[in-house]
Formats: sequence, structure tokens, C-alpha cells
Amino acid sequence: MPALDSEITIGELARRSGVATSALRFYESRGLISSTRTPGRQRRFARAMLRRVAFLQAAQRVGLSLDEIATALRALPERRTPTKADWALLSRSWRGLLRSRIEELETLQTRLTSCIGCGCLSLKTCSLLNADDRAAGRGSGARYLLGDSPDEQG
Amino acid sequence: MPALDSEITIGELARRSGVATSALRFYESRGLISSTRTPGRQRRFARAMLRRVAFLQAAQRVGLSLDEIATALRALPERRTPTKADWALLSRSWRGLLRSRIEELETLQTRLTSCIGCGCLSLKTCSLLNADDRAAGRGSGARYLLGDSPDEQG
DNA sequence: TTAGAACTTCAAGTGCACTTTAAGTCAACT
DNA sequence: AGTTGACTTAAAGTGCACTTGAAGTTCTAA
Repeated sequence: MPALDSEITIGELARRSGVATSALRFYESRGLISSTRTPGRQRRFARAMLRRVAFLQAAQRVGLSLDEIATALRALPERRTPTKADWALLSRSWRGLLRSRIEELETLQTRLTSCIGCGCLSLKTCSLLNADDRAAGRGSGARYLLGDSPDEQG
Repeated sequence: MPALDSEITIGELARRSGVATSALRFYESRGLISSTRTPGRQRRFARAMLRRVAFLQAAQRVGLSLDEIATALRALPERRTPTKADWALLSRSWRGLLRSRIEELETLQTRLTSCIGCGCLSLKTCSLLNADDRAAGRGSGARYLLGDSPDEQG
């Protein structure tokens, strides 16, 4: 049964979040999470920190750096419990980020599929990957997989 | 006009791929790309390396480490030009990876959206994020955002 | 009250993916 | 022939995200 005061130790937070205690201390040193202290200087975390850590992990999987995540989390106040508006604001910017990441991956997938169709890695006729001669003139070519489109010519 | 022998210098590969020459040398040292040498020991890259580098960059954006990419690229022979079958094999495993990455992000997005709907970060009723008491018993909780489902109970 | 697990700090170490530096060589142009 | 820019190597350095180690303190249960 959990403690009645609803504050948890660093070990408990580690177990519940799946993040090592050393990483949690590191996050606290970087201002990503926060804690109060017992008279004996041990950390006690509010349950809200579980949400922050879960959010943090999700953000990392999307590819954000800890600095970027810290910036995002500043939108969620640490002192007061976040309001629905706080959260909606944060989530909205997040959904934009997610959308663009998803679109990026879908584009990549589409291009891979069409590449299989034309056999572009072995044949000289593929407009996706073998367009580097035309592309060479305008800077960085052969990056169509990553977002350029073959038909945009200078 | 490009050289007639169709081999390019490391600087040209860097310009066309958008990757620094130092990174290209590093990739070669790790076996991710390969080159021949001029009598004066300067590197010359086959055009096929542009494709490998483009692939490498795409793979990095999906979150693969260089070691994982090296493993994947071993499916593409360096000596002979890859056949349609070589490429199809590689692409197929890639599409699986892309699919799961995309699904992961979509799940996250869905959960974020439903969180906004219920105001779960401020209300105690959300089953997504406030289920950590029930989850506490079976190991790592509060990770529903990342893939766990709240209704799976021991 | 005492053993042992869990906690504390701070500094140093790790792994990845490169970049930078230094000292030199090569290639192309005038 | 000389200058300039691109190239060469090997080793050291960088930034991020942690982890490990050492030495000590606190909490909990018997």
C-alpha cells in the first residue's frame, strides 16, 4: 500500500516510470522534474512527476533533446496542478510536431515503395535516386528520399 | 561538368549528400561506405555511394544507430551493383520498421488527443495517466502514453 | 538497536556520432 | 614554378544523455 501522504521516493518513481534513479537525479539537475526533501534530505516526488516523466520519455522517442523538452515542460507549471488549458496548449504544439514527424516517415515509406517498383537502385532510369547529375548543379542532390522532390528544377 | 570516369571526390559527395567530409571519412572507417583511391591516395567514391549515404541519413532519422544501419547495409553488396531483389529485401524490412514507428507515433497522438478531451492532467479521473496506483503493483506504471493499455490488469 | 536496503553528493567515466586540430600532400590554375 | 583549395592521417576534443564509483547518511523492519 502506498504512503498516505502521496509523495513517492526516487526508487518508487524509478520503478513506476522505468527510468533509472541516476537518470531521475540527472533530470532534476537539468530542471526537468522537481522534488521536495525530507528532514534527512531525501527526495520526495509528487505523483504529478510520474506524468512529467512519462511525457519526457514520449518526447524523447519523438526525437526531442532534453533542452527542447525542458522548454516544452516550462508551459506546465510545477507549483500548481496544470489546468486543462495548460495541457491543451502543450498538447496542441505537440500534435503539430507529431504530425510532421509522421508525415516525414510516411513520405519516406512511399518513396521506398515506389523505389521497389522501379528497381531504382540497379537501373539508371529512376528519377528518385539517379537524379543526382541534374541535382548536382543546385547544391545538395540525391536527397530525394529525405524530402526534396525530383521535379523542382532551378 | 562532372568527371567522365563517374567517380566523385569526397568533397563532391559531401556537397551532394549534405554530409560533412569528416563524417564521410568516419562512415568509411565504420564500414558504412567504401571508396577506391587515386595514385595519390585520395578517395574516389562511386555514384552508388550517394544512394548509400541517402539511405543512411534516412535510417538515422528513423532512429537507427550506425551499427544497426551497418547491419542493414550489409544486405546491399558493395562490389556488385545491387539487384532489384537485394533492394526489395532491404526495403521490405525497412517498411516494417517504418510502419511500427509510425504506429507508435499515431498511438501517442491519439492518447494525447483523448487526454485533452478528459483533462486528465488536472482531474483525478483519467484512466490514461492517473492509473498509476493500480499500475504500481505490477512493475512499471504511468507509461500508458508509451504503449501500455490501462485495462490490462494482473 | 542494529542490519541492510535505500538513499545522499560529487566527480569521473561511458558510448555514440561526430568535429577539430595539426602537419602535411595533391590537384588545378595561372 | 608557385599559389590556392581540396585532400591525407592520427589523435584529441565535443556534446548529449546518462552511468558508475566512492564514501557517507537515512529509513525500515526484526
